[in-house]
Amino acid sequence: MSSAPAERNGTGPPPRGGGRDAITAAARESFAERGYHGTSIRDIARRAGLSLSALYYWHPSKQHLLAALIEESTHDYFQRCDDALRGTGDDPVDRLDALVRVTVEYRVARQVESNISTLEWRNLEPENRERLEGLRRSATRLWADIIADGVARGAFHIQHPDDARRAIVAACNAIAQWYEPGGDITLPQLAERYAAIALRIVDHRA
Amino acid sequence: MSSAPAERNGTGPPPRGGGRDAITAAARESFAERGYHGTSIRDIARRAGLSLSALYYWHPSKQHLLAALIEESTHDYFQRCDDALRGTGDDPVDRLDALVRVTVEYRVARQVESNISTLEWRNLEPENRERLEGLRRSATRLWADIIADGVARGAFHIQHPDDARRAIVAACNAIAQWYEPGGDITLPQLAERYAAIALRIVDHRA
DNA sequence: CCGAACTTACCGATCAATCGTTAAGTGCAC
DNA sequence: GTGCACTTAACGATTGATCGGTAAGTTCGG
Repeated sequence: MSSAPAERNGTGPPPRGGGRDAITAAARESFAERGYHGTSIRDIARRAGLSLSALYYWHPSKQHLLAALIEESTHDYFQRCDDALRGTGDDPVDRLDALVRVTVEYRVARQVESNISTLEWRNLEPENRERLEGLRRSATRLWADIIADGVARGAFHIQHPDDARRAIVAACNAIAQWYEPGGDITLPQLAERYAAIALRIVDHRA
Repeated sequence: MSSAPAERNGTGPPPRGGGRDAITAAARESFAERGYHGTSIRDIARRAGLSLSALYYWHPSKQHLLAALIEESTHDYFQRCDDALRGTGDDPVDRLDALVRVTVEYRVARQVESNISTLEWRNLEPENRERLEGLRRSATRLWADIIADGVARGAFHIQHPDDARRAIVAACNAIAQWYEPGGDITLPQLAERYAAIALRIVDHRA
């Protein structure tokens, strides 16, 4: 497969170190496959090749495992959005194009976390959910501001900007649910196509 | 809230009959709120105002409860699609318009079941899932055929019909996740707007 | 260069609580 | 007095979490 200390074959002492990453990866896969409540912490430990207790050595609870996963990937999305929009002028067409592209790329690059975030969001305990709800709202504002600006400047010709925004976001987000990494459609193609779809949704006319 | 024998208030004899409906309704609400694995059959029974075993008198298992729920609402969607398309000519513009409208209406009318179907689909046991997968595929074909016909007839001007289809379906399906029944946007308005969005996605030109 | 003190990274056993499911019994309508 | 619509009580299995223990690795005074 890959790097240094992998592949246990039964002989020799069990490997030390890397437990934290192994557990995080196992949790990610398990949550993605069976969902939060469908996954037991024993599933995760087994998958990581560690004991149940090792999980509690690295993480205080099952809930923390989910929250950390969602939180990290959400912040990653925001970082990507900021980076993309910072390198773009103030033309709403360019900005919408950039935001769609970065969203499509994110849904593919972090497909597993995307699906976990959308499907398991409701299983976050209130404390964790509330902490992230602010981020979610600013994501909505990111889209809404660009679309509103495009309408104001006469680049987009829609009566209902909120519906356009929801349609674009829903279409982009759904990519994580059907995209197959090994398929014959490449990421740049996909980004290109969805950017075009988004511009049609906001009724952009050149 | 509504019909005949509801609202227990502690006094009087326990109500007889209606147990089946009470359990189905309770399961629907519980699955919607906490998800399949997040819901215990004790939650459902408590909500229905019945004992745990009454649930097993009416349904053979928790899994059956979920499968029946999804199956019934999926068939309902197909019935509505058939009815709507039967009353429509062969113009792909009219047919896409009709299919979008019926889908939007369904997502609002059966909002709870819509969300359960999408979120809990993966928790169906293989036997149940396979039985429904055929329906799901024919839904995809319904959309794909209309769009392909529109492209062939020169009504829709898109290069990638699959992406358009996925975008439209994703946008319609997402309605169930954000729509608020008490809100200020009516169902006819919503259907109208989404029909317009869909026609823009397929690049319809009059 | 040594060994005591301490930390890191785990394991096995076990906890009370809850899970889905079942068996056996009860009250009421007809 | 029969059968439908339930109930109470219990089953073994599994759940998330905690316990004390321990083999390695690290630090550091002498």
